[in-house]
Amino acid sequence: MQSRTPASRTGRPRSAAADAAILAATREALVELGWSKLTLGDVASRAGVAKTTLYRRWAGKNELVVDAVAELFDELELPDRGSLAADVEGVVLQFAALLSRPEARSGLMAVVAESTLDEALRERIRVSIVERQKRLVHTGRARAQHRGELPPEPDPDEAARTVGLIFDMVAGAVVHRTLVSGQPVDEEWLHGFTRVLLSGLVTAGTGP
Amino acid sequence: MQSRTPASRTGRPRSAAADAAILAATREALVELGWSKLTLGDVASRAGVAKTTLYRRWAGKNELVVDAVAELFDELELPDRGSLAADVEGVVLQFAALLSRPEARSGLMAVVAESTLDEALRERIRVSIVERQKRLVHTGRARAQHRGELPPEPDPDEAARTVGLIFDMVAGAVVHRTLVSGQPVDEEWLHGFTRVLLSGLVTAGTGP
DNA sequence: CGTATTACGCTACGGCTCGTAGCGAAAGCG
DNA sequence: CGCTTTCGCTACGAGCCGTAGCGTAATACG
Repeated sequence: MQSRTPASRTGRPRSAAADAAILAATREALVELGWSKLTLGDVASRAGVAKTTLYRRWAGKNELVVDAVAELFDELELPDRGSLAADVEGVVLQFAALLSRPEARSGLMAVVAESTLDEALRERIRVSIVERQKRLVHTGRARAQHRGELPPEPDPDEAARTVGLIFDMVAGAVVHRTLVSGQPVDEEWLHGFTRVLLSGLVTAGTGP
Repeated sequence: MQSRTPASRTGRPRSAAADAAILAATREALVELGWSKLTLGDVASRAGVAKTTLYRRWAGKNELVVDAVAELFDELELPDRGSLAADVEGVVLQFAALLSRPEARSGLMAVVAESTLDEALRERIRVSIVERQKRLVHTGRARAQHRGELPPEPDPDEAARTVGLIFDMVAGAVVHRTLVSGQPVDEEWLHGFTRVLLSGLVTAGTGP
């Protein structure tokens, strides 16, 4: 999180409950107010803490929202559904469900927008959110290779690049569908996406 | 744009030059300040107009930035490069170049974030930005079908769905790569993406 | 148990931005 | 030349920001 505990052994410790209350209040405020109308004073009163307490832990709105949103991504899992196609559909559905929540929608896009002029914030997003999701792609890919559905990749650099590519294609498509195009990830879109991702545009005319 | 000219024939007409100056000043302020620190008073003084003039034309920051960003997408074109793969790479490169500009990065993501709680803004984005880009997918797809690279699709509904799917996959991947993952669309990524999009994950191991 | 140290809640403050109102001047239209 | 609308300017109350200062609460240490 935000707390750096390098050398502070003595004194009153920071309340962990306050941390949780503040992050929950931030998500609640994101749902009701959105990013631009969210004020730190409002978050503080929702959480039942003083505004100064909030400023002691986070530098500003950006950092606070990144942490509040990052917690949401801990819920993502990748159960083994038996095939690559089923695994892809599973993770897409989970990600789409996550992005259907207003706190994720407005929070995620807002901090990404802010990160364009803030290198530290971009790094914070990369560590807290991006890398946290990539592990799903890693395990799914490893499973598919173990099943023989995907060829093994001996070169670790090439493997990392491929994982990044797949991650951007899957997460990017879902994000763009739900947030930019503003349409739901229904079953029809889900199957179409999986078919194109696995078989490609050329070979996937109208499907099986 | 924002101007509704249903019935106003008499009186002093609005300055078209002021419109252009305001939108240009908005993009300039987006580059230097980003979304959150951009103030309408600053935009007004950059554009050389009074703040009140700005408020007479746009309801607020959101609507202004949507219009300012939408103009950027007019630059996108789709020259015929002879093959589907080349056309895809061409449009991806153009889109990536657009997203490398700070005014597009911060502006686009910010208004998308704001649109999660604002239905009117979402519709404005859909009309001004999303549909404006889909035409590229339409023409590219029609070209590929004419070349025989893609099978024809007689059902117009199914064709529209496919265009939407491809659009979300292409634009989404580029957006996610550049803004969320925060890495450049270099030649290696470009070729990998095109290969997976056209041939699929399964058939595209490490191929040519 | 007492003391040092840190976190906490509260209040108050200057500074900035917002969005609007009111005014006189300017610019087209008939 | 009048009518109408836009324009630039100034001013205003309201709200939020981020910080300072203070007294109090909670823990670690001796």
